[in-house]
Amino acid sequence: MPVPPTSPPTSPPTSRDVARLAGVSQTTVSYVLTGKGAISPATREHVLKVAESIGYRPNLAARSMRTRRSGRLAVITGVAYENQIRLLTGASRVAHDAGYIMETHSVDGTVEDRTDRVLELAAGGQYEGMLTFVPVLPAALSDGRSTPPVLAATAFDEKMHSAGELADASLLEVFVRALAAAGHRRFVHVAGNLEFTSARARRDVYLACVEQLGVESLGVLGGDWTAESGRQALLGLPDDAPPVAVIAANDVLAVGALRAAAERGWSAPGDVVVTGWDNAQFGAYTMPSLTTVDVDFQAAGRHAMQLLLATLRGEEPPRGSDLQRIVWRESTGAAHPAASGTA
Amino acid sequence: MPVPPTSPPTSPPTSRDVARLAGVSQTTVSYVLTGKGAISPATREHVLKVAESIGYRPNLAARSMRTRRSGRLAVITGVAYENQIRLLTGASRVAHDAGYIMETHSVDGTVEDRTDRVLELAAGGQYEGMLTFVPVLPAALSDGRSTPPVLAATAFDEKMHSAGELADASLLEVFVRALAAAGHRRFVHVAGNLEFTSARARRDVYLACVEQLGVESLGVLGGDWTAESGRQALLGLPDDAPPVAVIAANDVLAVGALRAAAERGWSAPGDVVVTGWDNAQFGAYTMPSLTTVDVDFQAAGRHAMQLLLATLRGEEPPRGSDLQRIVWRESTGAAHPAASGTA
DNA sequence: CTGAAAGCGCTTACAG
DNA sequence: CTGAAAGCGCTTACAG
Repeated sequence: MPVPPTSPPTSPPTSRDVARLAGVSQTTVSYVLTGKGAISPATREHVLKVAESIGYRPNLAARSMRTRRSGRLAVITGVAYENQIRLLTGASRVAHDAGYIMETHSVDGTVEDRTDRVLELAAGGQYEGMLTFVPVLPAALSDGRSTPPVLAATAFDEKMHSAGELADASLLEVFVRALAAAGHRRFVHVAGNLEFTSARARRDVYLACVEQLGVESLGVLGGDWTAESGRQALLGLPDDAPPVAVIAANDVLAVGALRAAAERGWSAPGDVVVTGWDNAQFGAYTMPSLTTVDVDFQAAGRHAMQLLLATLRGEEPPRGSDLQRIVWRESTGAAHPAASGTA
Repeated sequence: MPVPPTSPPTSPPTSRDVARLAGVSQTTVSYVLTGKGAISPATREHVLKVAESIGYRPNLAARSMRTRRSGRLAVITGVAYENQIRLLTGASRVAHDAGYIMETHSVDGTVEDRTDRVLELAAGGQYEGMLTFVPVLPAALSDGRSTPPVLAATAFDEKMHSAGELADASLLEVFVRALAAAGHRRFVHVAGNLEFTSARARRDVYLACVEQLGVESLGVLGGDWTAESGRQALLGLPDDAPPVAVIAANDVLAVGALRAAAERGWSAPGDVVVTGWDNAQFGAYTMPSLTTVDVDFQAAGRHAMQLLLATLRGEEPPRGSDLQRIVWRESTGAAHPAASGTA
């Protein structure tokens, strides 16, 4: 096995080392590695073998400088949102498979703060594209002209109305209808942070649905994603509110609502029925367990990244698949079309 | 204001552009920007002003190629662990403040799979250092010789025994002692995934503590971080187990245990008392609410990154501060030294 | 099918 | 205190 008769193996091998050892030019090595030039199969195989044997890996910085492409994508996330780790995982897989490096930036503060930060990162010129999972102002969403394209994964529905996406709230209508069919005549919505498209969509479906069915609504309460917000919403209801159906924007709000019901001596299900969203793990184990919507966050993350990639390549955006599915549990009592188990 | 009389402003300005406009050499620009050479205040200020005015930003790829430093750090995380978003946020802040770019890689599979992946990333030569929040085999933890240093944030305690770290389980002793003092004579531990140092540490403290106090132990059950595992643990207990104190390795396990108790008709607190860990948001809202340990994950993430940075710089590792604090709630009944509120 | 040469944008001895 | 020059490791017209 030919070993480089050079100086100490201190720095990693370069394409020049490969060329010298393989007895070809650096150009040929480059063509083999990038798969660009027309290289004879024999030469090609030989170069590959030599490269492999000395553990050659292209210097990405050098490549990036020549090609003027960073090969890097930024993903914006925030500290407060628990499900994002799964979104990130999905996005990361897709990005890496496409040959990109994905970096994550956590931003917080007001929506203006976050928008500024995103704008700043976009202007930095280090990224070929950006994806944000936290709400930002439309100003941050470039159309891909001068700055790199910035996509907001929380606003997909506004652009493409595709079913099955993260912010698709249509299953909430199934909740309200099933509950109404089971005899419920009074509803209340505990909303999430309305900066989120998903929170607005759930509220809107709720509002449209109670109106259409002609049932009573005690209003839209809540307004952030905390359990305490869900608790306060129920604590603020009049004493004669029950029987009431609580449509919460997610499971964390729902568990807060459940707690408040117990504190007020209201039974659940019975005086109060509750629905959540997200299928958080604990929801299957509360008393009563929570009826909810299972969301495939990892698939959502993958799809969001596929959308960004399609934008970069000027391709048609791929359609998303169904990411949501209702999980009926104890918190809605007998009110469900097709029963399914608890845990 | 002097505007470059050059060709269309297509590509971003380079240090050469700055030099030309400022009437100095590229060397001077570089010295000003890196703060290295001895440059007169006047020149310095002028260069800075020109650079600012044309929105100059150093090309990181070019800089990286010259300095042979990537300025990049990798952080390894996994899909299954919810608290990691806060760890990542803390780590990310510190890394950016230190001028590094932090990239996150999500790995999963067996511990061997994860170790392989970490090794592979380390060998890639793109990172100056790595930090992992998921367990890997010791083989992956380089000592910083040939490959970049790889630190495992899940194993801190094994190396430095510093109080207040993530895997510090000493507060578990407070739980057991307080419960024993309140009259409890029978305990059981629901362990987490024992690949995690934190899970092992909690189990070890539990074992040492029941032995020392001479109270009965129904054993160490569980073995992963899922609520179902907590539920099964309690479902497997003999009918005459109560009264029993359940020491769960985290809140998710604890909520599963609580659910199982209810399914068996055991009251909580009463027949069963339960402690958790992590202070997950839902824990304050379950019925009964969960006594737990609040962990400052963001501070833990910051500290983990500070440790990596200290290693890179050859400095003394900073000591961690106290990250943990017991939160007494309803699930332990009256058994606590100093009472505190529920929600 | 292959190679010599230029250049991406920076930093850093070295000389003055 | 400042500048001319070399070179980091690649890719890519261009010529053969």
